[in-house]
Amino acid sequence: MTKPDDNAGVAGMLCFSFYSASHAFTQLYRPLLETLGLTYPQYLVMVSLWSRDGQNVKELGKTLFLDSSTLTPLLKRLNTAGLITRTRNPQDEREVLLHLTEKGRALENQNGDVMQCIAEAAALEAETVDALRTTIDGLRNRLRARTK
Amino acid sequence: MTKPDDNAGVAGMLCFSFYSASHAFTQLYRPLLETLGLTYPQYLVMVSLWSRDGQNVKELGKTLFLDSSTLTPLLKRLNTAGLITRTRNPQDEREVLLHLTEKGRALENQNGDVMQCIAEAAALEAETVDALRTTIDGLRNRLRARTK
DNA sequence: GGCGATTAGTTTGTGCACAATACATATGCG
DNA sequence: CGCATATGTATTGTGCACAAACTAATCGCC
Repeated sequence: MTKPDDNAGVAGMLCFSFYSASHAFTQLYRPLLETLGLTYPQYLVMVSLWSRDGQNVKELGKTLFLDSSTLTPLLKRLNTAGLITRTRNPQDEREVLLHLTEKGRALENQNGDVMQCIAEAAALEAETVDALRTTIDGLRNRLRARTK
Repeated sequence: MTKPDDNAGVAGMLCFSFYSASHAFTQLYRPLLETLGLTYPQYLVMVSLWSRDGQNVKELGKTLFLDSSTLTPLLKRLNTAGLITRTRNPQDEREVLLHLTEKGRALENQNGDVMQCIAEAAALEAETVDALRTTIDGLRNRLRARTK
């Protein structure tokens, strides 16, 4: 597996399948999210906040597997765009709490169309998607376990 | 599929599985490739050249799904590192031909160890990997077909 | 209560990724 | 032949991703 020396080049490597598929998703999302004024990583943050508003940067980073040096500038841009607020937690001034603005919350209404476009392009049965997600998430967790 | 509004947040979205798994691969590769002085995208270029030396930027971009604005600076760094040469094709001065140096070719010897580490971490049977690659590459191609 | 250690976030610097633009070489067609 | 068009790279500007170094608040422990 993930073997380049079978003369297939990157085409035979599992990691490259993930690399290229991930980029392909981003590319497909780009024009859809452009109408919402979001990049793909910004969209992931908004999805997280739509699901759980008021979490802090640390928690968000844990669900997205991103650290604060990536999130801080991204969140500042969402803040500038008027989609979220960033306030220190009075109970613990180290934490920055993330809250959706009205505008940020309203954006969720347009999310259904986005998801439908993606689902159509993927052209997979619901059970196939679930099985695939389970397989990939398991792999990701094994890889992460080795990294630390 | 890829549905955030089932209250799972990004965890229920197939695209996020790819996004996070791809990052997990990169993170696992990082310390391994650091000993070779390569980043992960640079490694993909080297793998491609080990498989087919002397190709031009356009062809490389086609196999990696990257355009010249990404590849040009990356190839300059590989050139500076003494791993490849970049020369214009005398037959068509628009093309830049990429050739491995002796040092670049020699690096392939250390690739076996890298691949083994990754394979161990993935902990998947060879047939499972093949099936997964086929599924993912098919999905990627469908997504790309919709993008253009 | 005070002080070293931990924790949450920010900053800085490097390297991808990509849209848009620019530029130079090659090709085709009148 | 000459010029419009197409092709292959390079450049510029924005945003993500991450390591390393820094700041500030909190916690632990005496």
